[in-house]
Amino acid sequence: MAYQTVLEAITTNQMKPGDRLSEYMVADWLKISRTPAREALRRLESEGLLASHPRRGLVVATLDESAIYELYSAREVIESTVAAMAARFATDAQISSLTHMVAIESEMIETPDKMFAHNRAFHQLISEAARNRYMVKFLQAISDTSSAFRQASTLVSLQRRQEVLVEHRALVEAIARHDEDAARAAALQHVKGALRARVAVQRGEAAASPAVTRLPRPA
Amino acid sequence: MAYQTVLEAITTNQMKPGDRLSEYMVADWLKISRTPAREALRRLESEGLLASHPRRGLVVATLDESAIYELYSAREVIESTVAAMAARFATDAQISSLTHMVAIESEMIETPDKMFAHNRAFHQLISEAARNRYMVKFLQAISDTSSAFRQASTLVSLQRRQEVLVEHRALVEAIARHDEDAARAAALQHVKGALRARVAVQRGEAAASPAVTRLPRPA
DNA sequence: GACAATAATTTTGTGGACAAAAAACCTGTA
DNA sequence: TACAGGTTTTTTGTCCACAAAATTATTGTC
Repeated sequence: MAYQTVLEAITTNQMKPGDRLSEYMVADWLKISRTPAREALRRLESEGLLASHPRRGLVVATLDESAIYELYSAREVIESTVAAMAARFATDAQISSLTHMVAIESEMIETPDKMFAHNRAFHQLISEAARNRYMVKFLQAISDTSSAFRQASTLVSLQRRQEVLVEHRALVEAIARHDEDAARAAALQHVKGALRARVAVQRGEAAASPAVTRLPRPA
Repeated sequence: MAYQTVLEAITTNQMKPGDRLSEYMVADWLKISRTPAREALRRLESEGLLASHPRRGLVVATLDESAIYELYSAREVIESTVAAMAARFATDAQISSLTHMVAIESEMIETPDKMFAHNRAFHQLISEAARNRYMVKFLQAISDTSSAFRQASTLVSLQRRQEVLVEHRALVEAIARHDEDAARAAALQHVKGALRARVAVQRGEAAASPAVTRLPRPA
């Protein structure tokens, strides 16, 4: 589908933040007509990956420093609340699934791809256990925008993968005990760890690439 | 715009939960072509007012008991966090605007329409003060679905309007003092009050209308 | 050379046609 | 009557064409 393709183009940085996108151009590029292209753009926009910049049309959204801060603040709140809800409502079956998942997670420490998929499934399961479709939807929105901007996520580093393992274990243990506060705290740690890792990745990239890629645009 | 019209049809209960909607039907009804009708439906769907029910197409979403519970649980978390953030970041200008707003609010106690508009502006201002676009977006989503299902909102009752006045005052005072915890608590009270009022309205309606409007549909 | 008005081009909104998929319906058989 | 098969109708996805709006370029004037 068109949506997938454009999304991938953005996440893999083929399109840089600030680049303009018209229905026409997308349609032309994907060899489809404007109608599906239009829908894809609309959807990307509503998901926050594209921004309707006044007087410039649709552009690939930027995650500036304050946006990153806001994003992670929100994620702390949402994710820790979801964790607490999961601790409250998780069924025995869900708990044993989670326990199993963390148990086998250490086997994937060397294969980032598997770990990435596993990670998704893990958080998916916690979301289900939380039994609140709205909170889950918001969490989804956050992790979408979050991961959309750095394809490789933060799991590229071995050190980070090891940390994640520990954090996941703590979270599952809290949920298994139905300890809401502990679950909330564990999730908070997890998010803070993710932020630290992201900042580190960002720093690395900033060092590897030229300081300023484009001039500031006049008002 | 088509979106507005269809939305209104839903909120005013011209379309009852479970009713099917096809692009064709909407286009025909609004005397437009399918293209804009389609977009309106898509948007309503992404906002949760329409649900893509498997094997039945798009239907007007239902807010069953558990959904209401989940909605208000989420709203407690989001709204109280936003309030705390507002307490943290509000500028002096914003605080004086808020103070002014609660000051004149009592004058509208007799005119639900004005109060409704005022209420929107009030929460809008708090959202701005919170300085977190993601949390604000979520809060927006929640209050959209929340108000979409009961047009008159809960402000129809004079008693509720009086309560709201008190709650707003407490909230603004907390924000003015930059007291995050107090703001959080005040917002929590506000949401709980809203829930109580809604349940009361719902009860009243349930009593006034037949118990079962349609037979349960077989699996 | 700067600015304003106008012209050209791009971009988006909308309409209507066609095709493919899905759902509902009908009909014949056991 | 219950069910399988196929047919009709509905529904959605896609394309293309045209019109309106907006943006950019151009030209003339000061």
